[in-house]
Amino acid sequence: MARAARKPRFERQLPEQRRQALIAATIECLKRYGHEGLSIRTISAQAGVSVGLINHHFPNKDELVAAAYRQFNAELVGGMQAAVARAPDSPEARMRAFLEASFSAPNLDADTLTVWVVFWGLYRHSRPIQRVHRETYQGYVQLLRGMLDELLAEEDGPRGQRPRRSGVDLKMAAVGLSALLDGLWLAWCLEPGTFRPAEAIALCESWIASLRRRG
Amino acid sequence: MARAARKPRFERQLPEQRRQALIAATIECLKRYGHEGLSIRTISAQAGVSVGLINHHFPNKDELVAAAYRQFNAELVGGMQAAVARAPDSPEARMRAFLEASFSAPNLDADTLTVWVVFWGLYRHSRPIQRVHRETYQGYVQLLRGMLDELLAEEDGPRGQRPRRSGVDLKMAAVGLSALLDGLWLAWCLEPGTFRPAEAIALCESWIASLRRRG
DNA sequence: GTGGTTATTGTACGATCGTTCAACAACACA
DNA sequence: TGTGTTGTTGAACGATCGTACAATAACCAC
Repeated sequence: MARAARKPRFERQLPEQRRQALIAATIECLKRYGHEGLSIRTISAQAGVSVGLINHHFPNKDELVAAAYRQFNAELVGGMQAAVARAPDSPEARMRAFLEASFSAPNLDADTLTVWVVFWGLYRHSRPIQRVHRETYQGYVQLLRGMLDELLAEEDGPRGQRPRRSGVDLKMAAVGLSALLDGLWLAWCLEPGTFRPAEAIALCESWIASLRRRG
Repeated sequence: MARAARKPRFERQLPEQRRQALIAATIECLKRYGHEGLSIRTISAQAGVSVGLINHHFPNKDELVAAAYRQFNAELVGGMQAAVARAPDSPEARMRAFLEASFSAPNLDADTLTVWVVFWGLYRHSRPIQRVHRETYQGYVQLLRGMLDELLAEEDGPRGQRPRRSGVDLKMAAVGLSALLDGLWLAWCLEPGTFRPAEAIALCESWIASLRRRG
């Protein structure tokens, strides 16, 4: 009898590949179902594996969620950094690229907000989430801070030898820009019809312009 | 034998009082434990009643949570409205009172953010939450919009007969102020040490000032 | 082929979830 | 003091949760 080409019931994968697939499934479940998507059974079904596999690749659910948080953050922040790196080599162009990346997909997306909110909700009571937050968020802060610095250094001449003026105002101006960014992003995700992304960018740029005038 | 003064095992209360107590317990649990505090047993323990009582006063858990959301919103928005009403009768003073209420307790509080985040997480998938959100949030929006209107009407003379100039910019300026408010509030709650509430108020007022210059 | 490694499966377990409901008791009123 | 109303209790139910673990089988090395 000719041997039937038996299809394997499952495919073994390298641990790193499987881990990535499970992390991707976790994020996908969060996008679709929010906090209720954070169950071992929902995630394993999304990944197309059995319930037991997750605990083979992750010590427990918290660590899987933290890994998903790291991946989610890294993708967004990495996308921003890449957009800035692709931009023409002037502080203005780099800042413009940053703003355009901030106010376009995948950043500007209701699903992204959904995922964010779930992680925020976990933040205060989950140590792994706090740890990942510290690891990744400072990358974003440094990116924004660095761009502001080089943008304002222009006022100080070729190499910024002179000390910066009015340090307090400058710090608060940066705080304000960051808040304006977050607030506009939040408002758009909650109610996309209210204004267009280009209008949000214009608001941020006019803030920066007033910043440079006073800088 | 002298009759011992038997203490009642529990006290009956009017349905409305008990409902309020259960709602208050729900909010308290959310402040303390976040999303994990949203369980019938946690809430009933916090309220000092048995598990069964909640379903006697509320048809199900979702309705209790929605009622808690309504109460939570009403308290915050009501506090803002009251602060504005207490202020001297000038648009500037009213706006200042609004900002001061925005950047002080109970609004400016990490626990408040915790509760907010949980409700946000429920928003997309819970009809009752969406309904309550529409009911209460527009009260806040109208308050802010009304104050901006009367503040900018001054530029147009005694009774604002003249049509407003540059409507698009004005709409976006209001959007920007709202975003700045929310973003600063969020940033302070997440990291209270970064700046002082008075500095946030100053940022908002300088935004309004630039708004009036261009208005 | 054969054997060994280990990724994968799926059942089982104890805990906790929201909800139900019959029994109880507090309080008002006759 | 007796009686009716109903706010309240607490056990019980089925569902679902995260995790553990023995059995299975895919795939590689030889």
